[in-house]
Amino acid sequence: MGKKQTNQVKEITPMAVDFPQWYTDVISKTELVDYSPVKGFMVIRPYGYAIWELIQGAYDKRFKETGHENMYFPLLIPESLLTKEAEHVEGFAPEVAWVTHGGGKELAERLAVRPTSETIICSMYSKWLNSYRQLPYLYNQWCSVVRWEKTTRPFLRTSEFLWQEGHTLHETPEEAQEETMKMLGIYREIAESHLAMPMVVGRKSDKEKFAGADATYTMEALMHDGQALQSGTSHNLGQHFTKAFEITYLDRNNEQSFPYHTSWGVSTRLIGGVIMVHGDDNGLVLPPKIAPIQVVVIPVAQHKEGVLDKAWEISKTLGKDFRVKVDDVEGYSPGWKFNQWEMKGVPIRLEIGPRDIENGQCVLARRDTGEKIPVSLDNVSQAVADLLTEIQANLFDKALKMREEKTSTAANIDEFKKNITENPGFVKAMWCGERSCEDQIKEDTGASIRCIPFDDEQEVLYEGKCVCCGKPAQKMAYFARAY
RNA sequence: CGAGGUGUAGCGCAGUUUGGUAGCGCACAUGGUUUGGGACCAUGGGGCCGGAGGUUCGAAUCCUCUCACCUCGACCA
Repeated sequence: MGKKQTNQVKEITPMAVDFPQWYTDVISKTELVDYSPVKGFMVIRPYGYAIWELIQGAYDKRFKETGHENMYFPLLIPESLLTKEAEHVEGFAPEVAWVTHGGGKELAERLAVRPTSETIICSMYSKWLNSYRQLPYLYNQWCSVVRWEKTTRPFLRTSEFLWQEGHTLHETPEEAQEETMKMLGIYREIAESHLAMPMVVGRKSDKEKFAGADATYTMEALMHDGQALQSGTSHNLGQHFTKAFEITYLDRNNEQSFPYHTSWGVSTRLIGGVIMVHGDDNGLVLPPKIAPIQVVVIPVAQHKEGVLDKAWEISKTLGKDFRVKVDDVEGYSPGWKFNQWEMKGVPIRLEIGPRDIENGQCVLARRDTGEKIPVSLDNVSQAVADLLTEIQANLFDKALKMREEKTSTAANIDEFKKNITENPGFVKAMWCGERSCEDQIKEDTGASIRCIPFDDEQEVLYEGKCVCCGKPAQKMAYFARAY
């Protein structure tokens, strides 16, 4: 049959046709996730979970290097605890799942499935903390939380998601602020070095901040469709919770004091970010540092003498330094395998066939560019190492370039609307700080304030006039439509 | 909560108007020929037609009731 060969993966809807459909196709066809019997809850399949473990490992290492220890708190929180901090309850109440029965009997007090653990952790901290000598408290937990969401999408917004939540206590507001910023920095560092996702960082507006925080800081990434994704947040909680939970200790002056409190989290949402930042019409493109398989070896004409042996030999050599898989499944053509592993985002495909063996070489194919490179078998480890480094860097550069192309500035609302429609992405604009302007912009454009950058990345645009009301504005903010 | 839609094999669907043996494509299994960008032939397994009740000699198909999911709106952030 004269079937036309294309480089297109058939099962995946092209991005330009329907981006949400592209996303759904990619995550299901690559077997990252599946839908569970309970609406809004997803099953993370082995390939997806392997990515999470690599992300988790990178962050966990940095948390420990900066003095944090892991712990674990219960899934269920008594209602009386959840309601102790007023702003917090108000923020989370609508999306809490409740346990009302246990052992067949109705409970005297209903129990919340944790939407986040500030309250139960603080209730325990109040028992444990007595003296300034015990501070700072630097603890973290890896767990899942439940927030009853109305509309869900795998990884981006699900009713249950996996995350980590750090909860620290400090003697002074300065130390708490320093911790808050330090963790935001670590979030950004790993996101950029491992996930190859360039981040914009800054403070959230009061409207967007965490329920019960003094200040919320965030890192935001830009997706292929021009929408922003809040990718990690770090909160300075001040004394809101420590006072509500009566966490007191004897300070250096022999007086009872309330410590200062931070919390910070990243979640499986990061995986959604990786997919939407790096992916293309052929499927996933995984950065080497978080790719469960970094090199897939495809034997060509594997029934022929010596081919499989050579494939396994190469795999054994590379396996010392990299995550390698040999796809020796019978009954599928090499072309089918090429497409399959491309769809799954494996950074390097290594082809080895009779012709190569004769020439003492193999072929490396890059997922990010499609380029095929013949490499001598003597030198394959070094070539793979170099290529993985190059791919990792290239993905970051490409993502940064995409973000820059999708970032514009606006002097007034009309220009803002025009930009966000014609070239969806970040809009940098001056903001007077008034909630009314923030609301107006959201109503007119669908965009919210993603963050207000720190001083070192602040700019004065258009003589410092607010993009909405035209009054003098102190700060420039990043606006975007968001997930 | 309102409007509309869909439930048939693991997935995607046809069949329902006009009641009459449960179908197709993909996937899966077996054998053979293939193997450098999604090969082909042959054979085979797989179904309480979302659930309950009714009409009928006979129901995936008609009627009633229910459940689930999807889209849009409302609500909510």
